[in-house]
Formats: sequence, structure tokens, C-alpha cells
Amino acid sequence: MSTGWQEVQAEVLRRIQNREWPPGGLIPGEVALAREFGCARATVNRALQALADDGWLERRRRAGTRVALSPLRRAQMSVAVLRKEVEALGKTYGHRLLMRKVAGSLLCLQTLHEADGTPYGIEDREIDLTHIPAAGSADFTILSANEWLVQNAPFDHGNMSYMSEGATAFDARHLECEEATPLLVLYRETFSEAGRITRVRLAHAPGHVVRLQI
Amino acid sequence: MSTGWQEVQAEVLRRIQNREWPPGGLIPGEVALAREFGCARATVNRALQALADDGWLERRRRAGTRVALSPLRRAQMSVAVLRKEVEALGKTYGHRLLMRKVAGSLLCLQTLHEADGTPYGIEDREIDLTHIPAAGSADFTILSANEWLVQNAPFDHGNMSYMSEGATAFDARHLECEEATPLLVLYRETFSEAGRITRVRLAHAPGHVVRLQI
DNA sequence: AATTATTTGTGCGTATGTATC
DNA sequence: GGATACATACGCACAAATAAT
Repeated sequence: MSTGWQEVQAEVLRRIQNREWPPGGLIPGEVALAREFGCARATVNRALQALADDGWLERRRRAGTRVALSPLRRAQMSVAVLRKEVEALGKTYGHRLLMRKVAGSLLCLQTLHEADGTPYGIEDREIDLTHIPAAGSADFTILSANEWLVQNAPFDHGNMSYMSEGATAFDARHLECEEATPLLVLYRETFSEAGRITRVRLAHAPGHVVRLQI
Repeated sequence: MSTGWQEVQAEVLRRIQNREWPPGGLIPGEVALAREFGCARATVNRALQALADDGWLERRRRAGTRVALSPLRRAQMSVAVLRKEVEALGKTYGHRLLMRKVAGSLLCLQTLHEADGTPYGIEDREIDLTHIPAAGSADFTILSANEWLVQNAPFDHGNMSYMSEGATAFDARHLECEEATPLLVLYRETFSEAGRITRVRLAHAPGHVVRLQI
């Protein structure tokens, strides 16, 4: 057994997956494992730490390290830059600013996103100009608001929701589908310390799929 | 400045978010930061490592550490155990096995999931008995197939897709909605080394929302 | 209820490896 | 090849949490 923490991690993971160490079971302490693997305790610690971060182990001082009861697997989803999403499909991205108006401190935008010239999604967005004043003078016909904000308005936290909705008349007109066609719709809000930066509703074209690896 | 790696991490993250260290920019080396923070280089290393894991930094030997160009924020989504999902809403979970049949080496199951007695989702699943023979004799009326598999069939990898579909006649009957009502539908496949363990289609009740924090 | 023993958490200093400029 | 910066190892020490007594 060589002495890298990644190798220790791999071996421990193997034992978990092979049920040599069953879910809920206590595994040997760090010193014992270090002895077994012929490495320093810090190396074992690094490996177990990483496995705990990934949800395979649950560690508590004095209580020891247990194999997680339900090794919850997680999928990661990034906050999409639609241009990259489209280009990843091998298609040409385009977008058109359909509407821009200011209502009080809110900048309201409607943008149609296209892939190879066909509608990809229709976006309805509000940006708070008190928090992002630069947005008032940005030219969203060049860089879409979606991409401009990712680059220029770093956020603290936010939330996303996916829902299934029937196409509204507005959706149907721009996505070139029948009204009430089932659409995958994304809502997203992002916040800085000061408050909400932007809120967006993005209705994807019919048949759109959100894929995740787990 | 105290000397914990978490504090170093917090301070570095603050500088990234405040643009004191702009995207794409090179940040000071580990030794310099260790000097500044008055701690060991290993402590700085731990902090930067963690930030790199979270996508804030990109590190390359000899090239130094840079602030990620697009600090892509990621949302995590766990592979749902529906019972926990329902209970997290403060509702009572229930499930009913509607159909069980064996076709060749495939075990086919249909399960209705309920929250407080109302339909939550309708699941259509195939399990490969050659890979998970124990599934053939499991009683899925007690523990749902969803939960049984999470506990008994650890998987290597898999994929999930979310789509928007109109309710089929089958969906509509069990979810107590009109046909063609827009539904959020989840498809998931999981694999072990040997091959595909299970494939599932889960149609959520109308109005279902998938929420993610970012 | 207080004490002790055990286990993980995390720090330090140091040494060496390794990729890359 | 040499210099540089990160990657990761080692051994040690002490802190913090908590199970066991």
C-alpha cells in the first residue's frame, strides 16, 4: 500500500461500497488505519475528511467515524450561462432583447434565447437598479442580461426553482408553440448583502431536458 | 487575525467577493499569505484548497492561484428519498404499490407516493434482477422501492433528467388531475459496475416545485 | 454531576515531490 | 536545467467534543 491520501480514500471507499464496512457501522479509528496503511494519521485524516465531505462518512469527535446510513448521492447543477449551455449542445447561440423598460428602481427585460435560430427559451427579468446601477447603462443587445449579470453582479446567495407550467400566450408566441404546451420553467432569484439583485423567469422551449450526472 | 484555516478561508472569500482580487487575477502565494495571516503555510494551503474545491479558485503548480474567471455557483440536489422529501414538508408520507410484475429479468413496479393522503407522485420503475436479485423477494409494500434501493443497491454512477410533460391517462388517474396537465417528470437511471440497476420515471403531482439553494 | 479517556479537529514546522514557467 | 509554487507527506502537540465511568 503506497501512502497517498487518495489511495487511502480509494481503499476506504471500496470497503464502504463492498459492505465490508456496512452503513451505520463504526470504522476503525484514525490511528489504527494509519498503522494499517503504514502512513501518518494526518494522511488518514485527509482521506476520511474528504469522504465525509462527499457524504460517505459521518464523523464526530470521540464518537468515531461511521459509514453514512443513507449515502446520499448529490448531483451538481451550475447556474447556467445560457450561451454556454447552447454551445455545449454544438449549436449556435443567439439572443434578442424584446423589451426593456424601467419601472421605479426596477429594470425590466424580456429576452429571447435561440439555438441555431430556433427558440431556446424566453426570459422575463427584473434587475434592481439600486443595487446594480451599472445595469441601467449596459447594452443588453450585445451581451445578454443573463451573461452580463453573471460577470458583473456577483451574488451572495440565491435560489432556483423548476416547475412545469402550461405555455402562456406570451410564451407560446415567442417559443412558437401552442398555448398550454407543458414547459419547463425556471425561476431564480439572487441576492447580495444589500438585497435582491435580480429575479428571473425562464420558460424553456417544449421538450427541454435538464440533465444531471450523479 | 486568529489562525484557523476557516478564518483564512473566510477572509480570502471576502476579498474575492469584494473584487479586491478580481476574477482571473493572480493572488499572493501561500508563503506570502501565511506571513500576512501569521500562520503556517499548511493552514493557508488548507483554506485555498477548500476554496478551489468550491470553485472559487483555480490552482496550478508553479502557475499560482487565480480567482476563477466565472465563479460558477453550483446548486446541489440530492437523490431524493421521497419519504424524507415529504416529511421535510411537514406532511405524512404514505405509499401504495399499484403493480408488481416480472418480465424476464426485469422487475416492474408502479408506486403511488402520497403526502397527507393526497397524491404526491406516481412512480414507474424497472429493476434489473440479475444485478439486484434480492429485490425479487423484497416486500415493497412496507419500504417503498425508492427507499429500499437507496439502502440496498449502492450505485456507482447514474443520471437524472427533469422534463415537463402533459399528464398521460395513467398519470391523470392516479394524480387526480386532468389529462395533459403540465407535470414535472423525473427520469433517473443508476448503474453499478455490472450494469444498469434501475430505471425510473416519476411524475410529480401538478404544481410540484424543485427548489435549490445556490 | 463531575472526571477521565478516547477520538477527531486542527495547528505548526519541515521535507520532499512534481508540474510548469 | 533551474527556479518557483503548489501538493502532499511526516511527526508532533494541543484543543474540543463526548462517551464512559
